[in-house]
Amino acid sequence: MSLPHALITALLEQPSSGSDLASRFDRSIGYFWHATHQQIYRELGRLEAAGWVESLPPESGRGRKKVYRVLPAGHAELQRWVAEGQDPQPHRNEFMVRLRAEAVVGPTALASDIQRRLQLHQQKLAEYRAIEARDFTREAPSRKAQLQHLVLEAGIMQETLWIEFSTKALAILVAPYEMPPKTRQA
Amino acid sequence: MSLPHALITALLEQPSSGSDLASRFDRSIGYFWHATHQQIYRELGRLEAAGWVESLPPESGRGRKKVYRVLPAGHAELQRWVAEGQDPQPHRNEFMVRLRAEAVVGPTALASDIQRRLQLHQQKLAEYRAIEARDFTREAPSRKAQLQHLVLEAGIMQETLWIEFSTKALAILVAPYEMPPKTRQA
DNA sequence: ATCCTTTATGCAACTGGTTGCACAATTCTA
DNA sequence: TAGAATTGTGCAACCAGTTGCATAAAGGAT
Repeated sequence: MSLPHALITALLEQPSSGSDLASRFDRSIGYFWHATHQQIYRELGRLEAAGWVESLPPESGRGRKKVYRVLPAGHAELQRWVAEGQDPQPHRNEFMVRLRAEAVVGPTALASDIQRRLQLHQQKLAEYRAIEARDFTREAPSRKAQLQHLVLEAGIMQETLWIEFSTKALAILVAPYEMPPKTRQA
Repeated sequence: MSLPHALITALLEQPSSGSDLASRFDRSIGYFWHATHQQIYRELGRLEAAGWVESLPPESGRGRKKVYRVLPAGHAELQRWVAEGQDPQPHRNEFMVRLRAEAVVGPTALASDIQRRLQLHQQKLAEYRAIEARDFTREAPSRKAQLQHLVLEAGIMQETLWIEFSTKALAILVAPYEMPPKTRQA
């Protein structure tokens, strides 16, 4: 589970309130780790209880921004966690299950759905490329910038893959349905 | 959530017991949807309660295989589910969080971990290619076979992507660490 | 015959993530 | 200035997935 460490990372880059984090999560780290504001608030509470972050108390009582900042213990914990090795997690992909199911329950209107998904992936790819053009064009980037760029590149590669894959899938699904060979040749 | 539908698909292809399904899941569907035997037994119970599958009762009492078979209602439900559109789910990838963290807490021994992961991905890719060579070499495959092949191809593309990505990551991580430019030029 | 391992099944507790709701303060608008 | 929408915070309930343990039968090994 990486949410706490993703939050510490984000807070190291920039001390923030819960809602700040929620919106920043939809960019950068959020390419690969989505979290709702609920998860974020709950986790911030835990991080504070664990002594990994502290909150600068808000001016007035309720409904006011509460800014969190990483404590040394949190920084140490993040370093420990980064060094700890881990095997690649098996990725769940519901769409593949759907494809396998469609192979069994026969031709359905799945193609139009893939068409729509293809567009979403193209949009996302364009968005990533725009960010890349804006933020990562320096000649000799720092190690930190190189790594951040690398994460964005993973997103680009991923979207490219799904575009290529959707195209392949469409080619099969829109092909006019023919009876299997042994029926056809009768 | 796709487990119930993944199970119905598997049972349509071949009526099976819980343990059969558990082992079959580690192949085919399991490339993209892993499930433990616990999940499978629990879900089979639910599917039966919902009237989507039935179990042929085992010969003797307990500890004996209980084979499940899909009922018409289950087949209909699977068709309904396949047709129902869905947006691509955001994929969680803990490793990207780790990379971003390493960008912030500075050089660690992450490279050796990536080296290891790279090998695992290469193994997996070889395994997929072997399956492909064994099961998908027909000249004019049926629609069903084409779709099943497609799912396997997705796995191949995915592994290829991570191999390429890991290689890029290593190039950055093993580069001798230099101070950022403004410090260097002093 | 008795013990040990393997296969097949299952319960119970826990954890991470999601959903639905709520409430306080601020800002915008009629 | 009163009411509406927006922003920031949070609780509680729920659901999916994981982990640890338990039990029952079958098949070998000694």
